[in-house]
Amino acid sequence: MGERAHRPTVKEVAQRAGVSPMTVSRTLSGGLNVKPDVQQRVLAAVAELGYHRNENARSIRPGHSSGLIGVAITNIANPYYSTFALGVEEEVALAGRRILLGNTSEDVTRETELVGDFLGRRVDGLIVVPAGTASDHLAHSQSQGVPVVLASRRIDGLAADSVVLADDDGAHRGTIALIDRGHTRIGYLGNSISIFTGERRHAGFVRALEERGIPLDSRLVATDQQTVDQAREAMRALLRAKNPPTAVFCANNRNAIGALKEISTQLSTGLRGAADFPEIMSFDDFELAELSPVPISVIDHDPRELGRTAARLLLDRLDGDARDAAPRAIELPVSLRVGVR
Amino acid sequence: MGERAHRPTVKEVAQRAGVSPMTVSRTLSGGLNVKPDVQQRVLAAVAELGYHRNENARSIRPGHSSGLIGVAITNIANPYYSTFALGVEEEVALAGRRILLGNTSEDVTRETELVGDFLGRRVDGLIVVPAGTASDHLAHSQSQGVPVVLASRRIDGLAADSVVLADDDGAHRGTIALIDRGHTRIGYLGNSISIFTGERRHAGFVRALEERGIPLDSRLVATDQQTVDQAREAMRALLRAKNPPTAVFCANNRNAIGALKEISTQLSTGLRGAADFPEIMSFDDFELAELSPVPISVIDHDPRELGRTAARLLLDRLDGDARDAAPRAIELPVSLRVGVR
DNA sequence: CTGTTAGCGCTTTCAA
DNA sequence: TTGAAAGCGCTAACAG
Repeated sequence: MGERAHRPTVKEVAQRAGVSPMTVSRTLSGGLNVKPDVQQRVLAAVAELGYHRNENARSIRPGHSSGLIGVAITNIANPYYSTFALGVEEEVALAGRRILLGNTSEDVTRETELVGDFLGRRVDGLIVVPAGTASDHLAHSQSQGVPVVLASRRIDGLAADSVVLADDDGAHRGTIALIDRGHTRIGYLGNSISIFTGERRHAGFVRALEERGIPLDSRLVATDQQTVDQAREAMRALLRAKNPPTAVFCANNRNAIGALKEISTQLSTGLRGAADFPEIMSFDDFELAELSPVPISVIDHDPRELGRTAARLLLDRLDGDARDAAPRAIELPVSLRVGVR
Repeated sequence: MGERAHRPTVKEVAQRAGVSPMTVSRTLSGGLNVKPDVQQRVLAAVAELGYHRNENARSIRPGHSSGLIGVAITNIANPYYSTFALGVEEEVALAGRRILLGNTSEDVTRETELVGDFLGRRVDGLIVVPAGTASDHLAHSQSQGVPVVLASRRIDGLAADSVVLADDDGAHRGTIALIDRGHTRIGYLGNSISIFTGERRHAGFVRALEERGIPLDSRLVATDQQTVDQAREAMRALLRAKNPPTAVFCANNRNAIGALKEISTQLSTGLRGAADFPEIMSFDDFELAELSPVPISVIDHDPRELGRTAARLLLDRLDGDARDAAPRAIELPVSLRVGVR
């Protein structure tokens, strides 16, 4: 297996076709100024040898690029981010490019290493869901002519293109909807306030309460759940409170899913009925939300489109006419779907 | 932004440190035979210039490799595959390598293009969830010394390492469990029989029925659903049957989720109760399975471990002592969890 | 229309 | 311990 570990080169193709390497190169680059019959011979040799141009060798030549886009994501196993990655891949593939994917696990150190590695591999650009607020590594990338697009989260002080969701607006509308449904004790489950989306969604939530003159009860607010299990535990605590919430705002799918799991578990004891549990508002739609035992509403958006948009911002800057444009900040709208169940 | 689009080279670092490029190279490769104080100067210059070794240039030198692993997946947005990808990424990163990710959308043509592109980028190896039974492009990769690991699905006639799940055994045990629970009319929702997993899971299902002397009613078998929506429609058809099944075996998460969505929709009309719907057996666990309105059991396994195993098979062949080993076929066990809900 | 030369960034000789 | 030369695979630029 893999005994004959040989990768043919231009020279060998040239020899086999009885031409010079340049003729091979020209043929493979469109065949300009190469006689048709010669092209035939070259292509035949290519096929026979199973030749593939060495893109790495090509990319070191002046003017050529690697055709690689570095993508750093915090958690590829989260459906939100994997769908995002799909969008990026699709759009980037249309431009004949490929993605180098790295998972940061919300770890800035890892993100920094990853970016360094990507630069070493001469990526044409970077699409990053930043794990924190550190931006030196990204500014550094830009300073070397490798543009950066931030997705889902922005970083203060970094002049880079970005696509994010209408976090504040969505959270605000979702919370208002809960209030309009008569709730005054509303819990909050979210990711850390130190994270861009966490901060903005929390702000939208708080703003809605203030507008409606509902006092914020900090005992009903939990903001450091990154995983479903953590969210579940936080939900358990909320439900144990002396005066538990009648509705819970969940700032992302991890938290909404954790909340539902906890409700489901408690329901299965049979001690209480579904009506005894708070209804849910989830920022992020997710599969099977409609199976919720309690009423659930969703602040919906399209992570795939988020990925496509991020890719387009980058490609425009690379190939299009946005090369020297000022940083563009896009905010994708979200839509509120009340009573998914 | 990106005005000063300059990537420093060894030469510039060398100049700045007052040494030759070779000394820089040596320093960066561990510093063997370079005086400590000279190393200091070099590293200082590297830091000041923000230099990153050009991996593409390095990789064209004899003996050097790209450190890239090509990963071709059928649908990265499917949580099963995205978790698989996470496992691959993690394991590969431990070996200092990076993944080039491509989505095939179950399209063999796209897969072939992708593999060609990967070879052009001089990947060290390939991890593929094959979209079909075509193997020429993969055999070709092997013939050029680029090993291939098949994941989740094998290809007849291709001598390559592989990790798959115990599809037949899992489906068999799941079906037997349904029969033991008293079911004799069991529906089947699956992906195409022409797909490796589809064929094997279907076979396990059929085998169980045969063993227990239950006749196979082909009107209860639907095997071409690739998406949740298709699965939903197929489920609707099953439920409309004159003599509908009392249990449905779902060969993967797409089909199980589609089935549950359909049940959920029909329940919401209030015309029938949960007891009127078949119980579910799902090959693949998935988030919120426990919210199912009908009893559900799960044939569980670990896609992340599948990814890790695929990566390890490949790395062993690249770096380890499996370089010339015969193809290794691993089958990961699955576990049956009856009555998740 | 085709080939020769030169050099991209790097590192393995080989010499000092 | 350091450097000079040479060449990896490829393709602009310049002949012819």
